Amino acid sequence: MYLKFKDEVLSVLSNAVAKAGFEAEDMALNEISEIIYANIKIPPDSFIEKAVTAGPYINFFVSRSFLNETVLRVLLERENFGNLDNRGKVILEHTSANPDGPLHIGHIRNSVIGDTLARVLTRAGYDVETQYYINDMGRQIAVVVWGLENFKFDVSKKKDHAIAEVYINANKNLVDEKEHSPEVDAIMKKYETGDPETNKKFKDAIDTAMEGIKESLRRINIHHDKFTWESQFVRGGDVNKMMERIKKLDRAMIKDGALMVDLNDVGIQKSLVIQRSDGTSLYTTRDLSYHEWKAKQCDRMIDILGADHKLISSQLKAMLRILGLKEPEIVIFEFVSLPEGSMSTRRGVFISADELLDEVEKAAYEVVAKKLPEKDEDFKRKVAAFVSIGAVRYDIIRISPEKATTFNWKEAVDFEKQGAPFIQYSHARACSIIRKAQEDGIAFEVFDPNVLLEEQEIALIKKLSGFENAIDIASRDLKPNILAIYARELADAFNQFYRYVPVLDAEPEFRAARLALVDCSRIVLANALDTLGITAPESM
RNA sequence: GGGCUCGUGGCUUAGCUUGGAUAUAGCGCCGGGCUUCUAACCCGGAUGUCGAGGGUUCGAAUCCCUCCGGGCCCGCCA
Repeated sequence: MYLKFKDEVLSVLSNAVAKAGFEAEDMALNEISEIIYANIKIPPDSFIEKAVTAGPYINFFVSRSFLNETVLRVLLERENFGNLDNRGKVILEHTSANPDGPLHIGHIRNSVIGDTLARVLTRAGYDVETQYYINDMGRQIAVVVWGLENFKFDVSKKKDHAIAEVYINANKNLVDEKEHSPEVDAIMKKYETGDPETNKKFKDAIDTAMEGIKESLRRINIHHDKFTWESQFVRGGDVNKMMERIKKLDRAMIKDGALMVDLNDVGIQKSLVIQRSDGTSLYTTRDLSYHEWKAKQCDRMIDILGADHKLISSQLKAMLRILGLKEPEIVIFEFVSLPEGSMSTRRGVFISADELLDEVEKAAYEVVAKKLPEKDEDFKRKVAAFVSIGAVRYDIIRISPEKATTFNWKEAVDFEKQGAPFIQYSHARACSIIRKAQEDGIAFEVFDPNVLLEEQEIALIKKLSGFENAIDIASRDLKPNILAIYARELADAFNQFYRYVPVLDAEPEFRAARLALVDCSRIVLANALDTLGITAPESM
């Protein structure tokens, strides 16, 4: 029963003092520790009950009043427990996959990281707006538009998948018969000039693909507040203004008719092309305008980007800094590859998010049917749905974004590991106890938290108290996996309590306090799951 | 070739920013636990040169250097 102050002021202080003291006076760490210890004065009624020396360490123990306060606060704050008081508007951009096919398992790593961070930041107090940036001016969309005129659009398929089929066919054809390439160039040029007929074709193609993409996102509890089209910055003149502005910089240069900037002095060897020799803009130029536009509307900008954007995003940041504009905070996640190599929509080599969800849901259904054979069909389907979505989201978010992963079907459909279902199950257990208590008319509004003295009870309360800290760290460092780990540890603590401490069969005074603790667990498990975008079921 | 990044038991992984107590947890493996609130659970055990080597330090998984291995990037593409 001890609280580690590793991350807290006290231990940092004692450690620092100990180190400084050692260097200055050549004393042993243990002696320093003793001196500090001798001078510790704990005020009565504080959240620290006592301090104990252990060699070079000083351990502080939490007090009863801290534990009691935690329980009472959770019951008082309910679904708001864990909310922090940060302020400000955040625009968080995530997913932003090109609308040339369905989301694949690499894209949803972006989506899940982005959506979880949006939820974490919201809980941390920020006003969060999520955006999907639609790259409608790239060549790949022109290929889709050209493809729609030359290949069959399979109406029997989900729309984004049908678009992908057209896109793949078009690419194959463009490689085989090079003479069609100018047709695509012509489409691109027409779109850039704003030809109404071409505009409509692009809008139809993109809307079609986006309809399917949004459907997939909705399935995993993800929604975007705003969809921003890249072309609006070209049409609105922002991109031209940006190019004119950059032209005036000392570091700007014209090489073979193209406008470039030198970024050597900021550690980037590659010079950045801002404007093509034909006067048109590039992706990065439009991205500069997009960020300038976003910056005006918020206090913090956060972009979730794949590892292939590392160079381009550092160029973007450097450029914004040079222009005196606000820079985004960028969360880079590494690639999800297939055992046979990296994925490519263009080549048709990918596993779609839909396919993954279908397979995982199928596997989940089999597990449910085996574990709960007496339940009706509707129940089994519902459970399979939220368990599979939870499992997919949890499996993605538990891994640090900077870790590259290789997709594995066997692991993807494995429910035996301690993932989301484990946490959901713990929540359902807690709900079950509360439900039974209500059915039996057992009240627990009045209770004495001082009777919660069992080792498992104290461990559980301490774990409950850590939720705010988890939100704080996850939101500050933009590390959503912190929360995934916390949720699992909380479920772990609850299950140990559940196993060792009887609730409904306990003596009335213990029963009331323990029911309150179960209620606390239920609340915080639900809050943690909600922040992870995972359903907290009342039964499963 | 240059830049960035990752390397922790058989597998997956936490910790690394800010050096400190027996290196976190899961899967798998071995053994135990359902007449008791949902066993998708709980308990115990085995398994580690923290990629390698050097350096800094009283002390290194953590900081610095070199090397090895994997990934990503290096286009008037996005």
